[in-house]
Amino acid sequence: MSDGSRPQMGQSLLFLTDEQLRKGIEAMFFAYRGFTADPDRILADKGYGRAHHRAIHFINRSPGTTVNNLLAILGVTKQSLNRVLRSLIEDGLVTSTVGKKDKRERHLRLTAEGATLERALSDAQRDRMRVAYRAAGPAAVAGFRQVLEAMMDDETRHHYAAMKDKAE
Amino acid sequence: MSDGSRPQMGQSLLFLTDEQLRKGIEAMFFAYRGFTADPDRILADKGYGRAHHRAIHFINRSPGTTVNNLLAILGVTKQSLNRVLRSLIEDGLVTSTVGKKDKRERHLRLTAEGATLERALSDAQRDRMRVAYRAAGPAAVAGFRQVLEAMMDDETRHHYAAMKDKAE
DNA sequence: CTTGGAATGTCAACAAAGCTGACGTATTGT
DNA sequence: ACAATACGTCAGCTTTGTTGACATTCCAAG
Repeated sequence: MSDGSRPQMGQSLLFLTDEQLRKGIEAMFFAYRGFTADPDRILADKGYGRAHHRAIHFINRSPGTTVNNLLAILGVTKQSLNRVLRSLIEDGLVTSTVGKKDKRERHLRLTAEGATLERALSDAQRDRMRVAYRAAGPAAVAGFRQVLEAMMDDETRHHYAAMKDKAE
Repeated sequence: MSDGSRPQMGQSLLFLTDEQLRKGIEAMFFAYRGFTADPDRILADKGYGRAHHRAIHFINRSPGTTVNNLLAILGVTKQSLNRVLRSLIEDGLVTSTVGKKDKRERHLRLTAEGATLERALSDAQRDRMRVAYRAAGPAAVAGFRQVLEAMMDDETRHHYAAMKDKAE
């Protein structure tokens, strides 16, 4: 159903052929595999998986975040997150402290050991990202981020934007 | 709206801060979720998963491909792929024919019904991609593809490039 | 012609990580 | 007092990945 894009913009809409889109799809699939490959190797050694990585990443990103908040960001069920969180807490990588204002909440933070693992994981992942960024150049990076952002669900984009603000 | 972040430096490396890289990482994570969301919904109705989608996609892309070739592209074990393939064959979405030249090989093709599902899946996925592309613009798309390609493993990139040639 | 190895398939067992549903407990807000 | 919220947990199921073992079929080299 790619409309017969009016070639009024020279090359701007013409390029949206099914083939071009298919290649974008494949690029996402293949790139995501590379994207996760390095952390996966580190995690496998420690008996963890990608789910642990994600939890660690976002706890590091928002220290003191609550379980509910993490749930919303990760988009999984509490049972699934709980399994991961429990092992991280048992292993001493994450602390869970009762909320001071609202005692129902648990605030999550990385321990020193947890921060060390986080560092190892994000170093590996950033290294690959850095190589890719350098190979592609600043303009490409801006485009990369724009397209990815446009690809997110609306709700997800809010989480992304919120995190952006905090850090930028 | 992702513009406060546009690297406005003349040339360079200044923008490769940990924060910039972290945001790239998060963008990949969040975008990939959006990327798979639409097909996932269609697949769930039919009792299939992402693995089925990937098999269908690449069989459609390279009709007559062998199991071994598919294995290399998908990067999984034959046991894992076989399980998926078996159900697709049983359900009449894929045919497996003995190789004419090398009878050990099985050549995989979509049936009419398989092609119909492929169409539904890729329509959904392309629609989202198209919206994202249009929102971001042609220059951004070029950058997007460049960065993704640079992020792949070398071996993976060969598969990607091979597919590119075939279609471009 | 025999035989080794490659390609494929199958069986079994297991793990990671998602899901639903149900239930319990503590805490908070109305 | 009561309902809603936040969290944890038990139980069971699914998808998709993994190893390892083993059979079959077939090509090709000796």
